[in-house]
Amino acid sequence: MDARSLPAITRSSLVDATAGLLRERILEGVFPPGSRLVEADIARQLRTSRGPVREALAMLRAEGLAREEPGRGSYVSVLSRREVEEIYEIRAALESAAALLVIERGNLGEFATLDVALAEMRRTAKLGDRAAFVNADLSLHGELCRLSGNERLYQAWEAQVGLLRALIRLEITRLGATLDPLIVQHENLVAELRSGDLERATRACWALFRDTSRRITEGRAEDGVTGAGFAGLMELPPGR
Amino acid sequence: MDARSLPAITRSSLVDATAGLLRERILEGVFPPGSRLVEADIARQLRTSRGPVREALAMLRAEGLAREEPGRGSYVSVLSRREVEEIYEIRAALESAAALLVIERGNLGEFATLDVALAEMRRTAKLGDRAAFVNADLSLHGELCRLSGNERLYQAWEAQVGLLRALIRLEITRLGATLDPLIVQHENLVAELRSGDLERATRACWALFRDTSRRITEGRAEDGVTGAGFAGLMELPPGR
DNA sequence: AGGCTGTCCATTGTCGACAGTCAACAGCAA
DNA sequence: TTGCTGTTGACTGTCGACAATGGACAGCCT
Repeated sequence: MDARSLPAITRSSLVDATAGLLRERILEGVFPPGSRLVEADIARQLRTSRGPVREALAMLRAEGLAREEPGRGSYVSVLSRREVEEIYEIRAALESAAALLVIERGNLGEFATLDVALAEMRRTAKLGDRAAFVNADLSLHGELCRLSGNERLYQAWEAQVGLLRALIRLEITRLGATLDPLIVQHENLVAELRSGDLERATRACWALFRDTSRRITEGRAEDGVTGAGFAGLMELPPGR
Repeated sequence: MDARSLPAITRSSLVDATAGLLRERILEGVFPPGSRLVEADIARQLRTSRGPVREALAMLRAEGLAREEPGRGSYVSVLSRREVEEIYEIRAALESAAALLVIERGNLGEFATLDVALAEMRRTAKLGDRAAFVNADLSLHGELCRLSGNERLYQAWEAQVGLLRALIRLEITRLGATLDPLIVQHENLVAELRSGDLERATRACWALFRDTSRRITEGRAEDGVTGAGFAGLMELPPGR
């Protein structure tokens, strides 16, 4: 057989497929925040057994998209303001560390790959393609983490993508008509990273995430005290 | 029944118990790095079925204590130098963020709780009780993360405790007779945190973790290239 | 009525069995 | 001998069934 043939097909296990599907459904709003994820129901619908579903749910819980009430089962996460803040603080921790690692390495030219994502953000914003915009936003941050050269750091970031996708959508919804503030903010971040000044880069990271989390959590009456919190995931009519 | 009675017994599920046991065994060296963790064997020994064992193994993998070769099964992690570096970079990211959060809040007095751990480190070092010393070390860092006020950050740190415990032991082994360098290092860290200067605190964090990871990875010929890497976990004769 | 206890139902926790895979080995052809 | 192909075990992947649990509700006692 030819040396450079067939692109290594990976037999996606049932659990991966299940996790992917559930993730999708949750982000689509088919499973609204707070709704229960009953193992047997899901298994029946997917025509699998509960085993793979169980493991898939464990994955979603690890990602923060679902929660578990021990003995009661899993349900779609409902995030409180505080939790959203916490998530963004962790992002700030990871991404500012990534910035530090790149800057410390001394090759600021590497940040050039971030421009690609920036351009994509501008392009999709102009087109009004919000789904693509979310992807561009995510890819900018993902790229930064990848640039860190720390595989584990990148994986830690990647594990949050599902949650982040939902949160960015929410942020966009809050923003309303124009996405410009987001673009400006990211342009500024990249510029600060390029300065090569550690302190400025760190500050820029934290500032961006502080702003973002504020934007998302602002203007919702519900709070953690009520136990209800607010939906960290898009609210759509429960389909199916 | 009296209001303040019975201390809320939690029915530790089989999977938690299994995970705990395996974690212990791995750290004890009963399962040496690289050894396979066969579901059926473990289930038979624990007199449970493979289901809970499977989930326990998933937990260990999430913690970094075990790895999976899809379709082949799980085995005890063997860390390469680079991976140890990566782990410590992530610790630096998390803990310097924790420091930032505390300092930003402005109440430097909170760092006082770290003194307790420091004192414990000194005490146990003098006694030569290395197991207790490891715990004191861990509790200092755990306390810092807890002080951050970010529950998720603390959880992220906690998830690494198993791995860290193994790495600290390894570090101590490398150090040899005296633990003084470690104590001095931590005293210095706490002092820098207390300065309330963000940049100094950050630098101190990164410096400590850089030193630590260097100390651990130094002086081992094996490298990632060989695929073998070196044992991130204590190597003891397979007991039982 | 108010509170406690027993029962029922929906779901999760756990189990044992079978099917599917992978690596290693043996056997055959060149 | 060298390289390819079929076979064999040892495990993991998946399944369907049963046991255990927690919550809700009905009924009883006070």
